[in-house]
Amino acid sequence: MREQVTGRRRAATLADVAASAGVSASTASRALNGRGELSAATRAAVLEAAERLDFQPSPLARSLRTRQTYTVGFVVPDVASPFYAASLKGAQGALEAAGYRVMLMDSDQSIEGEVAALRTLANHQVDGLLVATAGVERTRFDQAVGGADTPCVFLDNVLDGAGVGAVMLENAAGMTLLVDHLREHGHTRIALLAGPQQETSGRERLQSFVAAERSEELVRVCAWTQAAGRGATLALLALERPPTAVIASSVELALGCLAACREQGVSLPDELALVTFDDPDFGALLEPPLTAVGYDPREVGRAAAVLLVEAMQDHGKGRREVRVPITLVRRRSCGCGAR
Amino acid sequence: MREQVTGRRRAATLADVAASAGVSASTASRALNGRGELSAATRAAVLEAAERLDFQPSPLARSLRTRQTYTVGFVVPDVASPFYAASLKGAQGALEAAGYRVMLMDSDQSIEGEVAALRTLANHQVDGLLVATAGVERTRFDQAVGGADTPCVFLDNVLDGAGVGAVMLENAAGMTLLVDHLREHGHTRIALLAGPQQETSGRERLQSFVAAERSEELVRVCAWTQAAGRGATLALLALERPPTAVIASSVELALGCLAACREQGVSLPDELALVTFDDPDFGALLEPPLTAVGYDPREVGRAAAVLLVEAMQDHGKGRREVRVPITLVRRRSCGCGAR
DNA sequence: TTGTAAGCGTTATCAC
DNA sequence: GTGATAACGCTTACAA
Repeated sequence: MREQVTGRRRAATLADVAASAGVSASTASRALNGRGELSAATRAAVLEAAERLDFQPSPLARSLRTRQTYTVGFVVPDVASPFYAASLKGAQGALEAAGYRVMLMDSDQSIEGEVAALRTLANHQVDGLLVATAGVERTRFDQAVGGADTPCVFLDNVLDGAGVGAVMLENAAGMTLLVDHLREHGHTRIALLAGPQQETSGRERLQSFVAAERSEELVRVCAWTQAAGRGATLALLALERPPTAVIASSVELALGCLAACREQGVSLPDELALVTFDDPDFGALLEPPLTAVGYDPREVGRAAAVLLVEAMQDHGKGRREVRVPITLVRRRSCGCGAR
Repeated sequence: MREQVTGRRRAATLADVAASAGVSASTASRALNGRGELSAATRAAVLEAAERLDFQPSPLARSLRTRQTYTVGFVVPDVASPFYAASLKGAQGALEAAGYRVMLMDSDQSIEGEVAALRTLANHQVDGLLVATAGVERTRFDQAVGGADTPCVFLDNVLDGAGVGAVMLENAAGMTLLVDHLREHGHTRIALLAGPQQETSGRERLQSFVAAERSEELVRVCAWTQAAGRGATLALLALERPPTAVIASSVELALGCLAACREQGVSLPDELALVTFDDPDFGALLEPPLTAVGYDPREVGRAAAVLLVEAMQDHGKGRREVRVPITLVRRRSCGCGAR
């Protein structure tokens, strides 16, 4: 009743609620958390007081006491990348729905950055971790999170058998779809613009390609950049027997390929067919419209969050892996509907 | 010395350090924080003990006591959008460098979502707020953050004169650049695909356009989507006297315009010139390559973070506004180098 | 059913 | 200079 003097009264505390309801703090706590048995009358009184004072329990104090922060750390190599941004969105939605907050860290593609991020997060006692690793080794990872039992789910770029789960795309199926489609168009000399081999996606896509083609002759490993894709394509085009089709392992690579072709005046899809992993929303507006393997990037974040929440709630169950489905979207760059 | 029995020893606490150094907790605290005068010897002993035990102060306990969390809330309508994702990256970098963590909330373009986010954040006692508002009114905003004095910097979409600062793009200059360039190409019937008028960018861009053209005849207000851009363009094209050039207020709108033109078989830039705000990294690969006003989206996040950090550190200084510069990048869609 | 008291890991105010 | 001691706001044995 006091404290109404000025406009800015400090936020109500549990003690205030208790006092106002005429009970002890512990009783108030129990009433609010629905723990223990207590008379309907007191419970109601407490609830009413809490409502009236607009009581908001302090997460800080609660966490300090319970050792639960209801906060999840999200670590990615680069939030500005469309894929990670979308994953983040998916994860954030699912986590929030489950009552968790997300603390974001960007490792900036560096192992040092990732380790620092993990340490900070562990320090903050996050309840769980969602990480797209930049490539730490297992031991450094464990060390960074403090050998803690903090459950961790990896996404996209996975650390071997670590963590309580992992979410990846159906890389193998996607690559197979791409290769098969090109074959249906009659191609026999297919090149691959592959991604970095330290990364799960880069590795899996290349592996499936090689499994299908039984040759590495036309494989070119690139960084995930437009420039790398352009360079590799230029080299491919200069070959004595150039490929008649190329598969890009990501949009950036495909864009680079497109740029190279434009420079060299090779027309798609007549002189060279192009298909790619990742279906950007401007895919249909490129010239030619891009045939691609598409998927919902948010889904990988969401799925990872779901896995993590389960792990945080009931320990056990063991490690789980989920694959986010992909689909082939046919446009013109592969030769479909061409001529 | 004890506790080494098993691999998992709980993290060292200040008390452990103090004990190990043979001093009291308060002394240890002072040594670690460099507060108060104490003998060089004790300080060294404490530091050594802390190092040896790999002591990491608990942010939770510290925050509870000091009422400072070193955490900043970041609220955006949609993290998956390239612009916000980039802003986030910029902000995150600057904040981390200044010792702050970022807690991310996505309002999902809804006012309700934003209010909920703000409440949660206020509840967590964040030291500051970075928000691209979805459009709350001033009173609800103040109420949500609890009438608190938590400094807030707005970005992109700004709440009138609220908060300690705001960061926006040079919308007026950008629009002027676009209009002038089109005029140089001889255009006199220029249309504008405008953005939502509840949003700062949408509003400012439209205003500058009208200021330059002195007419709203060819202005079409759209949502920030490809579909809206397409629809509006179709309508424009069907006019008795259609425009000879169009300015899109964002990439999505430009993409929609492109799609509409393709459908109708109108060739760019001959039959219609197109220029746009936002220079996507695939801008050069579209057909025709897009002339656009570009800027560094990360910079808006970074600038906002800088403003916020200053506000959090020394209260005062008053409200400040910064504008992130833009530049015109000429490609073919405007008519440059055409024919 | 409810209250008392201890404690989570810090920092701040006092004495000594 | 350094050490008790009391918060910060909450939960949870343990008593009553």
